[in-house]
Amino acid sequence: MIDGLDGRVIELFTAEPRIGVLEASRRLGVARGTVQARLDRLARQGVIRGYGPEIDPAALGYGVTAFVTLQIRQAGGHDPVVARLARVPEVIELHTITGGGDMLCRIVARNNQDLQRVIDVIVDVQGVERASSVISLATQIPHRTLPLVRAAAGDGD
Amino acid sequence: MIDGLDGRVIELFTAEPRIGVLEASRRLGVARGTVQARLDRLARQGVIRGYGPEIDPAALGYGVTAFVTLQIRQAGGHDPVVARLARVPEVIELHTITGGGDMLCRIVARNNQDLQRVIDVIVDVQGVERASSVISLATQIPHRTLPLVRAAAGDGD
DNA sequence: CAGATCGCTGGACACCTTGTACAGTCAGAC
DNA sequence: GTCTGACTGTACAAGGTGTCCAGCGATCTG
Repeated sequence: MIDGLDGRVIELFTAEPRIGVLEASRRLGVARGTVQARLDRLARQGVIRGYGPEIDPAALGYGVTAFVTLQIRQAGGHDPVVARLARVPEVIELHTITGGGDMLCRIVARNNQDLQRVIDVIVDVQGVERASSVISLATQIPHRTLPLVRAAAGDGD
Repeated sequence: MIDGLDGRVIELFTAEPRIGVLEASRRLGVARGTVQARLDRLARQGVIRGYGPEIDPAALGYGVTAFVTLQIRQAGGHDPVVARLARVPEVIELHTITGGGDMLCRIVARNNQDLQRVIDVIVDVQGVERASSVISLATQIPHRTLPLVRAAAGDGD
């Protein structure tokens, strides 16, 4: 899927996103066209999804993260619930998970009191039967993909 | 914290990360220097953490995502466990959560069989007593922060 | 083996963006 | 009234980007 050079390209752009293709080619010791071709291919394959700015909710004042497991009422299915949860800005991520029609969502709030409000909003969503939440006390490993890239690039994968 | 223009800047760069400051200023109807100043400030405040390429694990062959709740043995504390889990490339994220010394981690695997292997690796980590996992069947809302940005920009926040 | 294909190299070109600076304008604060 | 801060519009040098092309070595194929 990706080779060693792909891995190094991704690694370099992850470490220093602003360097540009030309500087990257110098650092990697390959021609500029090569780096460009690799980036094009990686984007085409969907490996690189985009270069959007990463927003830190904490810096926006949303310092509390929690994971909420939802019990969904069977009747009506998931979709209406998803649509309603999508309208809650504090819902950062939402997954359907294994186990009796449940969902897992990641939410943020300004503080613990605000978290109560957000959870109430979610519980009030039509179709949600129960919600049980765990609060993230600390993020030991922030979202990362680099080791995965290295693993994928390392294997002849 | 951030105002309406900040919100529009973030929104625009999220939608089209490659446009550049000049084009952004044209679209937003403000001077280039203004956009530049806003971006600088947002980066300084930590709101914009960076512009690294977003990697899609699925495109790398890791199509399965799961959330694993870990029971940690009290003796020794979390840190050694964190250090060991950090060495597992499939561990994408790790949080300390509320409730008797537990942790929640997000992992990926190539398929369900591979997931078994990854979970075994995690359970084998010294200090991990038990692991219970839920598999993500579908991602209803992929990680997003835009609504939050809008909410923060909307309030006089 | 000859021929074709593919990816990489290294160079070239026009075009455009960036970084930076500066004077002018305007609104709000003191 | 005056000061401060933010935005505007402009300018300039420096450098990167998109694009194209010829050449080269490795690999595959008949």
